[in-house]
Amino acid sequence: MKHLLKDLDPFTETKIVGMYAKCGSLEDAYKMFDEMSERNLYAWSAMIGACTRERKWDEVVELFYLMMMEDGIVPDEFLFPKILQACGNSGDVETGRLIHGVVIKCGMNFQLRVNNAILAVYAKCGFSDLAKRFFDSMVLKDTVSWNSIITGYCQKGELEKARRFFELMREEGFEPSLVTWNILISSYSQLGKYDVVMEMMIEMQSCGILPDVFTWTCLISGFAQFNRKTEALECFEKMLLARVQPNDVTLISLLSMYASLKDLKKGRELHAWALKAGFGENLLVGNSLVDMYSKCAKVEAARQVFDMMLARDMYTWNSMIGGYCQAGYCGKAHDLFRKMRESDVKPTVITWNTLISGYMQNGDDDQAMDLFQRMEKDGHIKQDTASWNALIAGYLLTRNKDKALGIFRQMQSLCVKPNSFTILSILPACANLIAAKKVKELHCCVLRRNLDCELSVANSLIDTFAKSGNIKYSRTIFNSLLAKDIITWNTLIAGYVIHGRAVDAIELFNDMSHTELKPNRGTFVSVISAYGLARMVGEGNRIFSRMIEEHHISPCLDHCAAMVNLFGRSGMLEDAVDFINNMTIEPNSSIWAALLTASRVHGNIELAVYAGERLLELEPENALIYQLVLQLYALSGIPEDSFKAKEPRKMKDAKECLGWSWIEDENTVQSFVGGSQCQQINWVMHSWIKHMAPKSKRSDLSNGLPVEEEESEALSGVHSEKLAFAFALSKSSSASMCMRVVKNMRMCKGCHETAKFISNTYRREIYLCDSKCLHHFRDGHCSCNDYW
DNA sequence: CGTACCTGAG
Repeated sequence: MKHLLKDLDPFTETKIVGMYAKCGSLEDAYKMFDEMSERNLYAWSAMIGACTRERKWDEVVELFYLMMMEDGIVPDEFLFPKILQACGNSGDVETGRLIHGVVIKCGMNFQLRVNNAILAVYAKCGFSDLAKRFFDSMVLKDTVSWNSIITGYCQKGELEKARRFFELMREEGFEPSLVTWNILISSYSQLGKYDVVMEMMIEMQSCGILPDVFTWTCLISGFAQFNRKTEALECFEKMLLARVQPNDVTLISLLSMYASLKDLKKGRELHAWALKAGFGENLLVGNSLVDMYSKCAKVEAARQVFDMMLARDMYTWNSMIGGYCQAGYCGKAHDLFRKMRESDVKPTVITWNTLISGYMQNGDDDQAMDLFQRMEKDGHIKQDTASWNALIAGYLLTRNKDKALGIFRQMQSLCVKPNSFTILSILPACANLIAAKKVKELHCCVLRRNLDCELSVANSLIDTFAKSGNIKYSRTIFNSLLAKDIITWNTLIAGYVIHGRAVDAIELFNDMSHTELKPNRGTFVSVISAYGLARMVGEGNRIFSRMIEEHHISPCLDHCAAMVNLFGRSGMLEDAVDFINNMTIEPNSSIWAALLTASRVHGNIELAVYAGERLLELEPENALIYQLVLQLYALSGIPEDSFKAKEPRKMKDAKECLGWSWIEDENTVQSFVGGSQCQQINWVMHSWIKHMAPKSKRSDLSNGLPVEEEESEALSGVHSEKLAFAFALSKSSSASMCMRVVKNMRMCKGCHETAKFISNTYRREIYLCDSKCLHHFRDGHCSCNDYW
């Protein structure tokens, strides 16, 4: 290959380079091109054409700048559109504007082809106003110009405007072409507006225009986007019936749908079809197949396709590496990664992130961290937000909240911008009472980055604020939203239920019925719970029936547990038992736990024993339940040796059966363990706690049965939450400060009384989340209405 | 010149 061009005249040189660019590999063409003694417009055009064929838009733009700067050659009316096409496809509006200026300067601004290409850049890049102004300034227009301006409005989602220009176009005497119809059909299809699409299909054909491969592929990819399998396949069949040959894009639209649905059977069928139809050597189809098999957990099949492929690009490698990671074979993924680095396709930021995420998901954070650090040094690729997100999501998966939050902090200190993925993974980690401050910080971060316009982020904030004890903020965000989905409503309704605010929850449910949104399973769980809180058994029963009959939702375990609570709160224990006996699904532990709470609060010890035994059957390993059943036996006089259950697993750590409480204090978390002498609390407070400790005897039925923690503090020492209360009171005297405490076990009745007392005497609001419920104490009352 | 487009975080 070397010096192939030696001693040739410029004309022959150009011809040879042109041939290589057209038929050979891009790499070879570059080699020849660099050897040329004199590079003229045609040589540059050949190179740019070669890059265009391989969709290397950035390289096209780079070649353009080199051509202008190094050789001082200005493109002609054929080359300008090629470069502009690259600008449009890579979103490079800057270069587009620059070319716009050059075109005016060299008097080419009357060339329709060139003007259309400039217009297309503005339209594709979403600058519809700029496009409109340019369009208006064009003296000569054709159908292509109209198509571009319509594309511009479609790109920005302004379909009504696009439609208006479509009409205007006809009025001005330009008949919409097949492409024009395709542009509109495609846009409506991507938005899932299938009724409009079908109307347009009919109208188009009545104009004598038959759908082509683009039209059908637009339809198929529109259905595929929303995982509408049957419709997509139907279109594919109709297309074949109409004798329109599908192309690679048609196939990859379907394959990517089967991949995301993990429909291996259909995927295989299409694979076979593709081979028969002669797509066996197609790069894009191959890539989609590797991805499909990877997502369907068939890595061997994916690898087979991978190995058979004649050419591979970054998609091929990334999909295969991702497949190995997904399957848990990080080692194999890493081997392939090494091979990729030796190949002519270099790892991209996605490759590195895929591998980092793979190691994190498989619990190897050392390897992941190593790669994270090496990607910049060895790979010359800067970590992006997704790289950081991979670490955060990984740590959260292994319940390593502190590490995840640490990474998040580091990310912020290095000024890496968090995106909605970051926020959506970090927020749930802060959905507790001792992270209230952190949640407010995150909210600020969301506002700064304008992430609140994403509904999923807003929904998550509503949820997190509720769980961190700031339901007011949840409401504020809810009210500020212009568009709400069913999740938005469900989240706030559930938030009110958590806070014991039944009336607000029910009111909100009624508000929702005035929208066009239909309540779903989750909505009904919350609403039944709300009626339970309000002790409106009749209403609760009615909504349960309406759910089944009017909304055709079959009750699941969560609905049933809510129903048991509904009866239980109102003391209708027989109804609760009847309900359980008539359940069509097998009760789980949350059903029996609900019955246990009901019988405990209402003092029915036999029923409590019954529920406790069922609970133990389902969770024989659970030492806390074991202990509880023993206590119940003692209270009801059943001899302990009649205990049929086998010994539960031993507590690994004494910590597990101790009562712990946590409170947030100046950005750190203070922990308290029951019965300890607390150094953080001064002696005045300590004596105050002792004074506060109720002089209750060992609990009896009227006092509620003990569940987890020994009620008598004379035996076990002062409970942890009291230490936390004392600490909080001694830290600040401001009554405006509310206390937020998290506790690992269910509160005992005595501490519950103490909290009520403090909330009244010291005018302090207290939020306390125990293992059963969120208590909100104010003015001597608790939001749980003494039922928990 | 204008239309469909495969890989990574929820």
